[in-house]
Amino acid sequence: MKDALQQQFVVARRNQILDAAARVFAEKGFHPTTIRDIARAAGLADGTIYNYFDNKTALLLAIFERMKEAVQQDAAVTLLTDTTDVRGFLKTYLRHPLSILKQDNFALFRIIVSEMMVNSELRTLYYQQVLEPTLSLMETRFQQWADQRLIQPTNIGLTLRVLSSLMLGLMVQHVMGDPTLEAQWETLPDFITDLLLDGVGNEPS
Amino acid sequence: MKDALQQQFVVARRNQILDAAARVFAEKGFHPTTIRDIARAAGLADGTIYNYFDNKTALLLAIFERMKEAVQQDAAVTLLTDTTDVRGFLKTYLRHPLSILKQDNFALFRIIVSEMMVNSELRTLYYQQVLEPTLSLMETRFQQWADQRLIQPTNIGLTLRVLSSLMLGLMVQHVMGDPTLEAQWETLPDFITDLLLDGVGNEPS
Amino acid sequence: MKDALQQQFVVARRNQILDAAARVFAEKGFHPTTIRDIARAAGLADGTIYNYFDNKTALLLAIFERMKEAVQQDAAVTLLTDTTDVRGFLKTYLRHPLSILKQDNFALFRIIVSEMMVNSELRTLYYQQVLEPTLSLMETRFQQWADQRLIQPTNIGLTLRVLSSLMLGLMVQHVMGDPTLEAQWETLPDFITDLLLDGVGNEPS
Amino acid sequence: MKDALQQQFVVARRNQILDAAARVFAEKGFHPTTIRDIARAAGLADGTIYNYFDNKTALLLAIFERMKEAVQQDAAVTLLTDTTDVRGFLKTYLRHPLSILKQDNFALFRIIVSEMMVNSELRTLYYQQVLEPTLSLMETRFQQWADQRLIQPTNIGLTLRVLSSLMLGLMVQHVMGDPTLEAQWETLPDFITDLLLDGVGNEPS
DNA sequence: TATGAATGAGCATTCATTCAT
DNA sequence: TATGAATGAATGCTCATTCAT
Repeated sequence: MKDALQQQFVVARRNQILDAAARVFAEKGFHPTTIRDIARAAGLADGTIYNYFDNKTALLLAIFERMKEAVQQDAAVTLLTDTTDVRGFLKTYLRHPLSILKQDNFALFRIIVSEMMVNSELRTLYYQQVLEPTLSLMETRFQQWADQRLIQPTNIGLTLRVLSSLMLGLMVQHVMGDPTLEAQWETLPDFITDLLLDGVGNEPS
Repeated sequence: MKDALQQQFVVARRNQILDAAARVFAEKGFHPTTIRDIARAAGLADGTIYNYFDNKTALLLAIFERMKEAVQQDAAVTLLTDTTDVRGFLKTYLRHPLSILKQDNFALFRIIVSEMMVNSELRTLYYQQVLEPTLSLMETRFQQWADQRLIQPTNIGLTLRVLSSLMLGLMVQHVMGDPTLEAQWETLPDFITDLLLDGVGNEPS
Repeated sequence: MKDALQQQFVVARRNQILDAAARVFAEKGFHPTTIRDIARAAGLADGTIYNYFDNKTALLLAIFERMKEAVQQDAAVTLLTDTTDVRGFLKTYLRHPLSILKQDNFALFRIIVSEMMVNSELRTLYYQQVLEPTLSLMETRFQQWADQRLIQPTNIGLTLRVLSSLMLGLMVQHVMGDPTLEAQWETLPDFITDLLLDGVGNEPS
Repeated sequence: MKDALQQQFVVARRNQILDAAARVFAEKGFHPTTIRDIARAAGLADGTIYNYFDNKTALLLAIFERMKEAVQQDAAVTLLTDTTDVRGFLKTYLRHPLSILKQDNFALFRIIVSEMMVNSELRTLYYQQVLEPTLSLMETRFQQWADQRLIQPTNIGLTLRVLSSLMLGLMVQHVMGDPTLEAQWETLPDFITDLLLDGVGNEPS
């Protein structure tokens, strides 16, 4: 009983702290942000942070975790979709990763990528919990499509790496401030899907 | 006379320092690296670094500049190539950006991307001196191809953003340790070219 | 309740630090003194100093402030004195500024004057909080005396500047090591008063 | 021969350096000024300074020396004056010390006083080479006046300390920015003289 | 559990001075 | 004698983390 309430409270406090941390990280960046900044933003004392998180880095990892879960829950729905409409599926599915950059996440994403490049723990987290599961799931699906001759069966593994890299690259380039991407961000899922399926080359008739 | 020699000497010393800095940055990361680390690695005194560079960040910017110049000189040759062979051109051209990750640059690239996400000066440098010129050059070429009906004329601007994002994304995902990318890195220029031109969809006959 | 205790504690700690700082400043001078010196002298860690003062200069300002308050409280009593006895009043009143150089303040006064010459914040503090109020108070009194024909009414403003400059100059010259001043320091209030009122010229009878 | 020319050259170079140093000290203060600042201002290399002066402090001492000589040469003329006109002599003589604050010396004086408070070498220089000789000279003269009943013979030593302290104090208070002193600076020699000789007290008739 | 004072290691940067040329 | 590159000691200040209350 009491434990359950306790649990609830701990989760709430953790979220309170993470919300504050995400806000401040987004505003000032990871390294320039001090624990005190976060504590103040959360309305807590410095030391309290350490009752819930081991250190500053753990905060970033936890933020990443929350973000990941949100996106995955989002995508889970799409994955139940009808599987014969390749084009339709992709157009829907590709929306999810790109949606990360909506809201306030823009600045936060920068911080996370920045640290990911440099922090192996975060990198592994991304690789093992985001990229690999996604690739694995998609590989199955692409394989099915290939078996059904809905797509060409050439090197599906590499195709998926290209696709995932593309999504990551788009987000990175977007946060770098590319105005063209910014302007046409919403059209990208459709655009990429068509590009991926049809290419831009003109076949000799 | 004397000035020319001086100039030579200054350039040499700068390079000596940048080599050391690149080595240490690659090994320890940007923030964890101290000026003392770099000075030691260069066989110089701390203060000497500041006779050649304004501050720690200036070192990273200069390293980036050197890298950029190397790649651009590399690519310049390709750009003179025959322009009617779309597929051939792309297969050759796409090798250049990917070649950054050869040698020791692997770790260094991580550091630079990490800082680029967070340092607006570096970001602007990349955007204005690397991305924009490249996109602009390519846009002209793609437009010519479109006029010649060698490729489809649909939204060339966005197509190029997708292509450049893809290259960036591949590099980022590679340095994250993806073994599939690592293994097939050399085949990527061809693979991407074919993918871009032909797509993977199976056209109904 | 708790707040009041806290307040008390903070004041005590601040004084502990200021005492240490005053001691070390007096011994080594302002610039040669390091924060570490002060921390050691106070039995605290370096960082703790910064929990109570913004920077090294703030320490000096606070020391000055304490000194100022001590002297002003001292002088306040005298100012209530009977106002018709010009000679008596001056003889008493002039004791206060000179008393600064008693105790350990000797070396400290040097440090403060030194910085005051060079630090506009400290200079303004002295000018606005010490000199101006004093001059203003005295001007009223001198004016009353002049109205009562107790003193000659010629250029009271300048007379007071001369008097205040004299007090300052005496202290400066004293800390420079003049043995005559040192020996007759205690007689100065009387001596100056008589000099100011009577002059040293021999009137032709 | 050659030696004489050499000597000339050395003196010229030293003055060139001291001029530059005085200018920069006055502008930035003693501690904030770097040897490089001075070298640049003198149009020389850093190292060259050290061929003519031992260190930064030596520059300030030399500047002080030059200043002292200028004032003393100035005053020497007055000291030859007729000695029976007490009032006239003082009015003329007191002009000299106050004249130090004319020209650019204003800021430089601050720097020198500041260092004098803190540097015993400079302090001794002032005391032994400026104050003591002056006091000694004046003591003789005052004694003569006292013998001639031109002034009252009471404690001439202390009277002179008061007078010299007053001059010093006036200069210090002036550089602190007192506007009244600034405005009436030129009238001070006369004012002080009359004050010293006559006092401000009203004798009962 | 919350607090926030205390800690002290850590670091970029400056600058007086030296010395080989 | 002039140069100015090299030196490296020196220091104010920050901030993640601890821990007594």
